[in-house]
Amino acid sequence: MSKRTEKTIVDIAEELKLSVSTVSRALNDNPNISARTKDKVKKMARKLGYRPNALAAGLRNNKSKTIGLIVPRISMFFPATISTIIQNKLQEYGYNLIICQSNDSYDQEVALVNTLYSARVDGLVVSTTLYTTDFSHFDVFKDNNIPLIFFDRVPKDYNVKVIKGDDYVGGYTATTHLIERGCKDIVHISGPLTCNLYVERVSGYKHALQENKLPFKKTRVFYQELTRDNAWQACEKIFAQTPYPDGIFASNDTTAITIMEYCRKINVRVPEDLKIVGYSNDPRTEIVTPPVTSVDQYPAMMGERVVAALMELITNQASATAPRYSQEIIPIQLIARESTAGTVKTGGKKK
Amino acid sequence: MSKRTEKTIVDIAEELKLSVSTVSRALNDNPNISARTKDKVKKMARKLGYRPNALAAGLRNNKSKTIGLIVPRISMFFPATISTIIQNKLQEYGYNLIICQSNDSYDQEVALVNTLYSARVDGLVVSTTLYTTDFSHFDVFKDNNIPLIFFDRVPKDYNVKVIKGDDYVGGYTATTHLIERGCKDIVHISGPLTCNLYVERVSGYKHALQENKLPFKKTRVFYQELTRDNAWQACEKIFAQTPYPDGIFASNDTTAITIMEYCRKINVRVPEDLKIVGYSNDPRTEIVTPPVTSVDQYPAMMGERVVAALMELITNQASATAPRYSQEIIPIQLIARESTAGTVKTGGKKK
DNA sequence: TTGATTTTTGCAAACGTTTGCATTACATTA
DNA sequence: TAATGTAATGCAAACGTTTGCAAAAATCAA
Repeated sequence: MSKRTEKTIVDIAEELKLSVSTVSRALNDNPNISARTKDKVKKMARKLGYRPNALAAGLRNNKSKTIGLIVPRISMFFPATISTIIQNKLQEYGYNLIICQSNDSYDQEVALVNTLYSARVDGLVVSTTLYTTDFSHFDVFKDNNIPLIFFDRVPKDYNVKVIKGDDYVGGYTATTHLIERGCKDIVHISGPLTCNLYVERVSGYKHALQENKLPFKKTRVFYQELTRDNAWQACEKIFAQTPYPDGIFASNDTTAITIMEYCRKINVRVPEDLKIVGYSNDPRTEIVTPPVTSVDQYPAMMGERVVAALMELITNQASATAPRYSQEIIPIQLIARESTAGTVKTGGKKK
Repeated sequence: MSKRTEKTIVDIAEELKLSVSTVSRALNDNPNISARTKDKVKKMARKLGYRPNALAAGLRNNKSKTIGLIVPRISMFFPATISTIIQNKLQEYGYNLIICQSNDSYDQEVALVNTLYSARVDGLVVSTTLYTTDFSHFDVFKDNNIPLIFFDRVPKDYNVKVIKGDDYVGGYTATTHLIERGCKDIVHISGPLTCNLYVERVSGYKHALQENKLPFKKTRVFYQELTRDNAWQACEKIFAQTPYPDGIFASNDTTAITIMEYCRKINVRVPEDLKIVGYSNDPRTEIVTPPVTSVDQYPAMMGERVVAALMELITNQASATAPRYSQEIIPIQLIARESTAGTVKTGGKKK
């Protein structure tokens, strides 16, 4: 309840008739402080209830032992999983993590970048907004040589450290899988093309079609934020007229699952009449009926790589030779489940 | 790339031949700085690429404009939703949020509390570990009169501001619902009793049984961490011998959903043979078949109340009269879905 | 005992702000 | 023009650390 309680190293010094510098060094286990003194100091610190002030230390050292993380939203499976990994991993290195969500708003992202810079984070990790195409708000970090890493949703044409999934291969693999299961008329529901990873998946989709001599039809591709509502609306368009598609490749699992619900409602059978592939391998894909085929992106691996790269950047911050940017690609894996089982009745023989 | 770039208010002052104090005040829109000067200062700040140093300001002001949040894990629906709300709401007030996860480890929780204190957060919001029964690590915050709020998983016998769900009523309502639907032999899968909210739900369960003259049997209650694996194992015990229960009240949705999967595997029909109620109203309850009845805890409301209470505490921090603690209870609502539809065949007539 | 090392400690500046108080500049009135 | 009041600015200390350098203390060798 007392007001002026905050003990500082000065208090410890006075109590022990030592200088503050000695106390500071003792607390930091500086090698040229005698073991006896260290002991005394630490005991007294405990006795007085001393709590280090990270702000003061940060100001002096010009480092905060804090990393900033900006993701679109932490309630989505993929960023949530990665955030968890990053946080737990960073803790091992003695770093704090400030997790922030941009809510897919460009303006919020800009604001967050600025406040995180003000907080003098020692590094920034970002998965951008769906709509971020101008990256100049990150320049502060680049210009001041503060470790900056993008993952998953990464910039195009902006030189920086990048760790991303293999989205082209993901799109290609998902589509090829549907084709192998006999699909001839495959709809693709993509995210907005302002986000480069969707561009890559679309191009994987396109390539797979070509390779199998299937036509690419503009009307069979939807570009939209991959929400439940949008998925439902897309379904209403898709199933408003015949012929129905026999396969759908959705660029996230929420969309895939919503499509399944719609199909149940209108009595389209999955996988018999329609096969569905999602993306991200959200655990929800396993609990719905039928379970949904999806593309695993190895979020744990990605998270670990992010932290590893971050630590590398922090360590080599001084050295001018160390490369500031590079691209690292995390593999994907298709997880086949019941939603793409069997072979479409109209389809040819299985390859 | 340059090394010594960081501009400070001193640089602005020199450039403009003003004193640092004037610059500081100008940037903070202090009323007794002329409009003309403010303008000049802000222009110059922009021109030089000045970025405020929150560490320095925080040190001087003894406030960081940052709030700490500790939750068991952000990948769970309930804490994730609340974290989102809290973060977005705090942003409106100009506060940063440091989201941390204890991973349900007491030791990690203690460590986090200490580092967050070191970071001199202006407030701390906590949902504790399943196993936190000693709360003395939070004393630092209480003793130094720093706003401290617990939500959902809150301490017992520790005087502090608390915002919790109505867990007693939740347990009572869920159980009563099952009884109304004709269940006579209801299993309850609870979390560990070290966490008080489960104690309350159990007592609600018990009360509902009593009220309906149904026996409370110890063998029908399981206390365990509510994970998928544990749920599966519990099922193996439950269905190892007859008679099977005709109702299960699970204290989270992961457990409820896993039970349903198990039932499908052993050909127990839900809801015909067995009715299931979960807890938290995780969106997953809607996408499984059949959809699972659950207890909504109004996470958005809870998040908003947390922030409101926090802001109140911060504002009244000085006033000695303002109450430091109190308990606020957020209502619950049962969302009936197909998993409890109809009436158990063996059961009496529906009320 | 002395001098030379080595180990341990202390001094004082610095990190970038904010703010109480003092001072200056300006405007107003008589 | 002088006196007065108000508006605008400046000085300097303070927030709690860390650290280069200097100084003191302890250890060792001769």
